[in-house]
Amino acid sequence: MDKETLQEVYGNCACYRARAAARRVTRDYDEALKPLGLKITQFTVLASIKGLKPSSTSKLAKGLAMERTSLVRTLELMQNKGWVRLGPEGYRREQQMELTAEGEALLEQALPVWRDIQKRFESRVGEARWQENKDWLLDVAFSD
Amino acid sequence: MDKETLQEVYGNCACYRARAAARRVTRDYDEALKPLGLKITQFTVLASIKGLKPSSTSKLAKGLAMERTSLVRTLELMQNKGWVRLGPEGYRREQQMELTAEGEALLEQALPVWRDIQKRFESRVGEARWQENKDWLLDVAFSD
DNA sequence: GGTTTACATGTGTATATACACAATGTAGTA
DNA sequence: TACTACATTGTGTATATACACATGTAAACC
Repeated sequence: MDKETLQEVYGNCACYRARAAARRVTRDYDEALKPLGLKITQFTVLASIKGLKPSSTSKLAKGLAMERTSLVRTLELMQNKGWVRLGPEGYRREQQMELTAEGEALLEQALPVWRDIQKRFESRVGEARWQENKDWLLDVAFSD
Repeated sequence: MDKETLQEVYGNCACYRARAAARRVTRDYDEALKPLGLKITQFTVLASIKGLKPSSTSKLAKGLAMERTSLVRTLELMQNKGWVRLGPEGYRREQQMELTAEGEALLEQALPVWRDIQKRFESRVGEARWQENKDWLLDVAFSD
């Protein structure tokens, strides 16, 4: 195996690059949210439940491009912390979910923190570049 | 909290988008590598050790934009599988690492699989778009 | 009415990620 | 020599991710 071959791999791998970027951004956002005892993944779920009012965990998972079972584990945590409440089973065992008062309050607190770190991110990588590329990231996540 | 506010969050959050993209790409690459019993994260580490010959796990972690302790856990797994060997401690406890014969053989086997899934990824998201954006992902990961 | 099909959920297991903290090794310095 | 500063490593803990498998519910079809 020659050098060029290896260069080809770690100089191009889309998965490595996507993961490295996600790791870095996650560290930055988590650090900003730390004073609230909240992680960015949980913040995303909080905002999605509030905004989307999903009728099942399966649908929420699809909307977030997450594996359903991954989302379930996060929801468990958030229930234990008292931020989220799951409704009774409905059509085909569907379960709606909603934020508790504590969950709503936490989301309110977290919003300005999120705005700040998001702004810092956009400055760091270039606002124009971000506007050009943000939808492409969703393409990467969702396109067939 | 009004709808526009929530739209602002889940319609813009850089961390959500980066993570969603990374999750999707990881699922695709892992599925392709599954017949080899190898995951894309491990493949990346295999190729990096072979190509970079890092003089310490700390330096390898920096090079991959990973938290050092995250890399350590992956290296443990790879040692247990017999793909990687750690050298003796050197200057300030630095440890070099290298692939075993099994590790090298596995990397050889995995290369064509990686090429195939990488090609499929580039087709899916557009090769031109990928060429335009691939370096930006590294910027996101590494820039100050 | 029973079977098939599709959708929803939950659990066991493995891996990935990273913070907090502790321990070890080396160089410089008082 | 003792102390300080710094670099490297390892471990405990928590969370994130997802595959494999099992179970529950309802509609469609025979």
